[in-house]
Amino acid sequence: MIKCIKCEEVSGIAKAGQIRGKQRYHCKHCNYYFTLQSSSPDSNVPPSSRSSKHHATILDIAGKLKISKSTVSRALRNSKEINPETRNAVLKMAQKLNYVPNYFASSLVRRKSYSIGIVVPELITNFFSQFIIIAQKAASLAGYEVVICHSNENYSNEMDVLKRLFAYQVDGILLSLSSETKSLEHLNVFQDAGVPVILFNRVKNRPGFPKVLADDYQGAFAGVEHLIKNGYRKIGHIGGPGNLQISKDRFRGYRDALIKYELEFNPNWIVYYDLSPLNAKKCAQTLLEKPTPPDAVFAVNDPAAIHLIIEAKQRGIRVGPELGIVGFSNDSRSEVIEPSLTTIGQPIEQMAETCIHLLLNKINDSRFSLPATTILKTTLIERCSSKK
Amino acid sequence: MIKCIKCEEVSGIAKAGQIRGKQRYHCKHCNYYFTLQSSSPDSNVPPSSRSSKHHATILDIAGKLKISKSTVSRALRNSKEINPETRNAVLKMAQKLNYVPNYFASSLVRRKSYSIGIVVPELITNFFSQFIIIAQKAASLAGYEVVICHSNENYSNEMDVLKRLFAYQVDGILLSLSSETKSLEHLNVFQDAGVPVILFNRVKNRPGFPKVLADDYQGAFAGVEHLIKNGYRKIGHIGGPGNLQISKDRFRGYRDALIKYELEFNPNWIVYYDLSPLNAKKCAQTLLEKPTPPDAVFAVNDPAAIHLIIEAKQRGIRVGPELGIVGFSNDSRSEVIEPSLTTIGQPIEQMAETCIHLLLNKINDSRFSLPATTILKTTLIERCSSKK
DNA sequence: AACGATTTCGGCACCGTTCCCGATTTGAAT
DNA sequence: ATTCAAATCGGGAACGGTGCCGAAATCGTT
Repeated sequence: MIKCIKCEEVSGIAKAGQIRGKQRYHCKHCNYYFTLQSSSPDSNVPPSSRSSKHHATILDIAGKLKISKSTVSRALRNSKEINPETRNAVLKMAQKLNYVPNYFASSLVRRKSYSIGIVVPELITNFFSQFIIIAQKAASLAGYEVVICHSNENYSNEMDVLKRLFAYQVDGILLSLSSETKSLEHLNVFQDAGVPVILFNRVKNRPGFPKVLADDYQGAFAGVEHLIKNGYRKIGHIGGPGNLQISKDRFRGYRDALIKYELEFNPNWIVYYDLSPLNAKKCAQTLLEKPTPPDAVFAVNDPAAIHLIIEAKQRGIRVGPELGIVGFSNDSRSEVIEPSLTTIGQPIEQMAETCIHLLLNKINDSRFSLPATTILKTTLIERCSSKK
Repeated sequence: MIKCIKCEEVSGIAKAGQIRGKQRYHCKHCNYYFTLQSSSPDSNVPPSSRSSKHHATILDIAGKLKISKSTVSRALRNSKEINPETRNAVLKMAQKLNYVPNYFASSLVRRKSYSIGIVVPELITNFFSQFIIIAQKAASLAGYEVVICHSNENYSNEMDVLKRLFAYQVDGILLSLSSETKSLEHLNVFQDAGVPVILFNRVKNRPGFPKVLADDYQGAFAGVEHLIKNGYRKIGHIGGPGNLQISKDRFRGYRDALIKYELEFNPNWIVYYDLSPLNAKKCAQTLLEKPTPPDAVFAVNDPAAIHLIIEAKQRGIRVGPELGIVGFSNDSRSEVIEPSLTTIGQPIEQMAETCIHLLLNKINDSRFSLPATTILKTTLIERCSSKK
């Protein structure tokens, strides 16, 4: 039987909703609402982490200084319209009280999160890791936080993380598409909300989405040209997923180099790699088991090239003399594998900084018009896998 | 001369602060405040990105449904205390209006950010990349965002990012210390605020900071024991920075294995690696140039071991037969280098999941007591660099 | 039908800032 | 001293939710 904790009546007590999981009661005699105090020993411990200390707010500063919170806010942010003395006093008091501004309150009223989202397809190869490092540094210099997400080369993951980033109200997005992504409709929500999205590296040709990328065509062309100049003639290709622009451009570079030097273009020497680790091995095998295999291969990226080196070595094929190989992206393993892998280096740092600067420009001035495409130079890194 | 835009007087006009960068004026005749409309053509374009569409709020939903916003809030979150019908109606309307909850408003009032910070010293080796991937997945399953920062092995960077994370009001921190970090005082602010911090991998023995790490001692012991069993006798060591627990533990494992098998412990066979890329090469050189070099080396991590392999190969030393090498951490390069590197694999996945689960438990219940130390098993990955 | 028990809802104050509006203080010139 | 321009500040309404309090509506019982 429940007893009213005020008038101590036992009849006329009705349940009235719940509070923080506890049953609430109502006494009709004294018209009083109450919950039963649990008799557990830790009843004085607040259930949530309310125990954490109170953070100093601008109101605390204002109180101590006997000024208004508007003035404090001004002192903390607007350099103008404030007496330098007041300003210093506020700054000193803020320091003294360990004042830390509340991003949530600020972001709520300013409708800006001061954070940008970066979505990458993977973090295994070091291209994206390095990209993130540079991008994060550049962003934080401008006072922006970076939220990093990865799609794991999966379209539905990509949609999920973008949804989360949208809910998080990032001010902009840097996106490198997953190998599965075929449509950009999941980006409409950002377009509608006026949140700028820049595609990088793994892009798609769609109007309205600016792109920052390496010169994949030129890089591939240079890689294949390098093979040709080193005396290889039957040059094959491990291509990437057909829906990625990167695959198409690198393929075009490969093909055009063959055309320029009037070499045989043999579809039998081309296999396609879906970017999954298992598939890399299979691609290498398929290529090497051809009745008349190529004497050189340009691979769409280093993982494919590396697996090709491994497979070739296992079959006793001497990589270099018997099989020239050129990769793309300068993976950390490419320097260490034997023979070391000739590859195309991407301007990661430049790419990351360009992305951030373009994005921040757009964020800070919606009238800023983003260049549709920014293409950055690649460099041929000559190593041993392409020497006869 | 300024003219009042209301009474059109030209005298008695005084400056009165600024608004959004524009000068504000005050007319004493009609007691009216105003700013001058710029005559630029785009004067109707709001300066900030106000042009972005209005996001639907719970108030919009409430208005359409003619119910109160409390009810909407309840329907959206509390499963209890709400009529299923109302709830469904709200959910449907939310869908229809493309309602996205505002994290900032929610976090502001609930004093929780629903995000955790992960601070790692680097992102070049793939240990931390993989850790992040797993951790992020586990966190997002629980509805938490992850903010990733890296210190670049630099103490002052580490302090900076932690300060940023604190201002960001993360609900918890996962931290792997930089190689320079000697004190944990920069974590006091989190302790004071009741924000749990869990150290992982790169830890320090300090009361109050729970740790999650691989069994470095055991892993090192097993690695050295493996070398001994393979016939190596003069076993050297490339140690890590002395202030890291990880270095000490791996060193202890190395030493104790020597002791157990009654082998010579020769300080001349030990060099110390500060984790910087350049230093790795120098360590390898120093070790190989000793008058009586060791016949095997246990390295504190794979980068050191890899550089040792490279240096040894350059000097014509046959790695394996002449020089046994065991690394630690199973870097992606270790499988590919020739000879492939025997190394100690860390339970990355388990470590990441343990970290997240412990942290979330603590966040959700401040009374949850975190285990001071969680140690996870390592595995010896035998490859060719340790075979005679 | 009348009453009490339950469920469900509306109102409102708050979270910590920003920013607009108006007022007050200051300073310089009559 | 008086006047008026300029500099500086205070008050208060948002921002979009959450959750407490009290009340109304609904339900079951006698």
